[in-house]
Amino acid sequence: MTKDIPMRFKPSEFEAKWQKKWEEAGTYVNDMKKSPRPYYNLMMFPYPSAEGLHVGNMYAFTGVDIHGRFMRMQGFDVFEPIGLDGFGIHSENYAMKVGRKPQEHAKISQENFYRQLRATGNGFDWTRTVETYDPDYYRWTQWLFVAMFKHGLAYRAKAQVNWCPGCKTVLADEQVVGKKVEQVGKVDKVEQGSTGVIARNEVTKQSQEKEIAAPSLPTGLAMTKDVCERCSTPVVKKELEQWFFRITAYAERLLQNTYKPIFNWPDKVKLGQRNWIGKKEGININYPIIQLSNNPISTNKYIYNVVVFTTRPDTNFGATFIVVAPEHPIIEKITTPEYIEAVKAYIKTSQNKSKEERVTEGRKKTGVFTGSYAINQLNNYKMPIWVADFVLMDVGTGAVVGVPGHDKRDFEFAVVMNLPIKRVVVGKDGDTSKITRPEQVQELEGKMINSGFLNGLEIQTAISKMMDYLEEKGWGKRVTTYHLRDWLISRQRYWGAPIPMIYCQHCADKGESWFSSEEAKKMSFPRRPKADPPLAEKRESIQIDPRVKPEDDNQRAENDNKWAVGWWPVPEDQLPVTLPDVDDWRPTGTGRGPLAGHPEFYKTTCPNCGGAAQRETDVCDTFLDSSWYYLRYPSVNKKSNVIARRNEMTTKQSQEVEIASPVRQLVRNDNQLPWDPDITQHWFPVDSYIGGAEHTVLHLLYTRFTWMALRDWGFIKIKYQISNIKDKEGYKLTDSGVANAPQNDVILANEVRPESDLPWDPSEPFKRFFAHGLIIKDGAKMSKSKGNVVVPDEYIKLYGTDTLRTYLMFLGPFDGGGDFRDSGIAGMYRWLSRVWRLAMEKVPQVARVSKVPRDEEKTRDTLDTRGTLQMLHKTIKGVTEDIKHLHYNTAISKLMEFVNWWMENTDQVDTTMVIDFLKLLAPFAPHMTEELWQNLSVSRVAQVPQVPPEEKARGTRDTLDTRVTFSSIHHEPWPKYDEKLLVEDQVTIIVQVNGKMRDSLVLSTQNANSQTVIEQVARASAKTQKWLSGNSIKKVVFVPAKLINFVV
RNA sequence: GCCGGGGUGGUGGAAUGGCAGACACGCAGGUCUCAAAAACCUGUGAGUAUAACAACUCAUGAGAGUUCGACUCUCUCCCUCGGCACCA
Repeated sequence: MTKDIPMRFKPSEFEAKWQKKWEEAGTYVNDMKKSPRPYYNLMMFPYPSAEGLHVGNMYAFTGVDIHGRFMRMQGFDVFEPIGLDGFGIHSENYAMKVGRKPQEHAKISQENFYRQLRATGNGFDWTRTVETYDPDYYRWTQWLFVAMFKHGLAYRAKAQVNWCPGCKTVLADEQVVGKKVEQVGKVDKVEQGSTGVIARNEVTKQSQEKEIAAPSLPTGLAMTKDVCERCSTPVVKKELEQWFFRITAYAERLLQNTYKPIFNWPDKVKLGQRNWIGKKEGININYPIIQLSNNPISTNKYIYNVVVFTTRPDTNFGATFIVVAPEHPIIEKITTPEYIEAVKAYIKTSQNKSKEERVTEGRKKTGVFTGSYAINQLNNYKMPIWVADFVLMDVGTGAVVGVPGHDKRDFEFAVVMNLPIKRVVVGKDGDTSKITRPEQVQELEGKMINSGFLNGLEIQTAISKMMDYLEEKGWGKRVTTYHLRDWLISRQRYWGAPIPMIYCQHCADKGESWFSSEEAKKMSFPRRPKADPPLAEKRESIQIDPRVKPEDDNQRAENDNKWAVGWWPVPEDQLPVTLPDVDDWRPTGTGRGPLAGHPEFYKTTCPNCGGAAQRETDVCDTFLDSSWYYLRYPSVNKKSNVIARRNEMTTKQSQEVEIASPVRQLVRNDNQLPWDPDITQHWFPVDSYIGGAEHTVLHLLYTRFTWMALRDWGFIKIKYQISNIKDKEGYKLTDSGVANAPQNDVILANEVRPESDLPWDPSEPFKRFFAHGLIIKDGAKMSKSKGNVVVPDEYIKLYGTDTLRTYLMFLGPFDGGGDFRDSGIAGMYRWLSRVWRLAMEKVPQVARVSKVPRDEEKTRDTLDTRGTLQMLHKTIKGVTEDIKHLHYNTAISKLMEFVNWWMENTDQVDTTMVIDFLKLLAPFAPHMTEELWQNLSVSRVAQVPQVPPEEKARGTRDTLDTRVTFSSIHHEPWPKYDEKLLVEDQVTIIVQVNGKMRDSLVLSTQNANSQTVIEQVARASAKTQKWLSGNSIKKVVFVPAKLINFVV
């Protein structure tokens, strides 16, 4: 070896070079319409936060990229896009902090992020990035809003909403998080970092240290505050008119899909989604109300009734009172004169309390009597109706039936208010005595007593029997309730897509809205899917006489649209409604967005009557932007030089191959959709989606909802690619470790098959979702305010991207995450250096000049390489399996084991083995393996056969990509292993006595299954003898080729 | 309170019924060197024991159970992390 060979591993000398080369050559760019084996490898796009890309982001992206590179080497056309989720409160808050306009900040952070992202060495398709604040993008976000509106899924309603005084905007339920608060003197400190809140929370220095005035609390009582997930400011409730998406209409489908066996998601995330949807099956029971002061009991007449939701009607014989929420509309109707003052006072106090005060103070129950009674028709028991603030208006029907004997909360209330307690359930302990202590409150199990026709039944049986009975009598109706609420879209902020709606007073005066237009009447599909009745409807039902028939679905649909009077969507061809560049963009705190101060923005003309009208001035929630971004990527065409060149090459072919797709017939014009239907049907659903588990209920639920809606409306059609071989990943690894997808799946793809044939669920956007772990630092998520941000840049400068990538993946299992520490990164650098040196020794000095292999490289057969080959093939098998299951840390350790072997047997590892090894390492360390591979195989490149004519005609990747000029290791086929080579000559048999290892025997493989031989050898061994002598053997356990155990 | 994940050397972790601690980090000693760095080699769970080897015992949060055999399966408990929560 002479000195001029770069024996030293210096990543800085080649990493940037390859990044540039890959991008120029389009190594990771596909022909979006024709790639024969599309594989959509999606990762969650980052929001460009204050601190730039940190190692936590890099950890996630690297893990996804390794999967993509692996799949590419399996022969798939891997599409791996990236973009920026740059709209929204988060970016705006940061812009505010640094005193820049959001759009200026966006420009700066975009540049910085994309620079950092390029340095990660990921196989991104840089010709198709998506930025949510790009008018070309949010034009379609607005289009989606309009589509939701036209399909009856977007509506405007007055509601109690979460208001963040810090961010000066409303928040969706999902964006409000609980945080524990301990009392510290007269003020409370919001604990930071104590919960997972911090994981998705960027806390500013100010808010972190801000002391929040708290209600006086009993000393030592901790409580949970509802705070804004962005800034940790406690949220308050405000009554505002807002836009909502009717996600509740999809609650059942969103739930049911998670139970399908092909729903390939982590159990943890599935459960999270199910819990959030929170389906409960119960019954609404009607109780007629009597007012003692006005009506003698004997008349048994009622004007009003109260509806109560319960999941436990079995205990209804034990009901002794009713409690309604202070906001309940029935209160003013039924409160008797002598109680009016007290009730009014109580309601006023509770209105002044925040939710958390009510919750906390509610533990010592308070309440007032209304003077009215409800009749339990089961036993004609007269139940006093109380008002108490532990009952929440937005849960169930806002009224509960008190069964103090069998509900802890009801028990507490009954004790405080001195209400009767009846026992109707006997538990396992057989206690039938009077219930006087909380421990006696039997909630979950037991048999019914004192309950008429239910006596003796187990509670489960009693529940359904009681429901049957109540329905039969017409006293109740089974209902299903969900915890999921409709998605609040409006934000009183600036940095978002303006909500594309127009309000026209003239049309409103005439009672007109878009729903009365010709266009609306032409829409044939139901405008309003059946759904759980929204809150407002539930409240109304409380006052409806049960004898009045409920409205039918059509009637309801019409009623549903009453709110819309005067509202018109911005016509699609006028989108986008551009966000104007204004100076007073900061949030106002008045309950209206900054755009409300700009007549030049909101003054417009009515799309219907042409008269003066006003635009909506609120903007969309960021989660709307990110709910569909993955649909946009494949259809974005940034027209880079590469693409332009390719298009020239392929124009002719694509014209020839053009076929009429069913989607085209449905949609008149591609310009009406955010995507090219041909491309979309080629790439969807997404093959693999990998992202953080912290998005369990937010992003993922919205995304699934959006997909389902778009598909229902016919905007997305999927081409069902049925291959002969299918497993849940849609491909299968053969024994030799190479993907064996049939060549003809392109043809089969034109065949329309029933959905039930599919190995995945087309009603879901992702064939699988995988949640990676979160990298934290010093126990908290990295954030600038915490001063714990670890930026990859320094490490990349010091050790190179490959080292950092491999190091991050070696830290632990990919779904685990963990606390970042850099103590071992130098070790990873040393290991890659070792690989570099060892491989470099195989680069023949002569060959590097003449491109002809040295003779000694041909002499492989003369060396004793069998052991080495076996080692290599074991490694191929292990690494292949591990990467396939995203077990990157163990894959790397197997590569290390091979290198350890290699160090000890340098002369037995030849060039072809080195090349195979480099391919296994390539997904982890893409740059150095490319560099080495180019050096080692430069002579092979010249021999790459020209693309055969028939392939050229098909227009597959080989024609289009840069193979002719540049062949990348990342397009090489994954190494195969030979099962025959894995068979060992010898096996080690463990000898145990009483289950303890006492000896091990090395035997030839042919004897491995013979108990007779092994037992004989084992008994003869001196070590074993020591333990056997003097004992009689009671039993011999033999596991072929593994162990023999003597029981004495 | 309910639901879910987890608890293995000084550290990250490996092993899914069959040799506990793979692979690394760290640490200690050594080779090379005038010296250092780099590189390479050796050792490294705790203990008993030994001049050294050998050998043995104990160890996967605690305790029980199933089994010839348990980090792995079952039960009880403890701790920890995450989610939900006066949800009727």
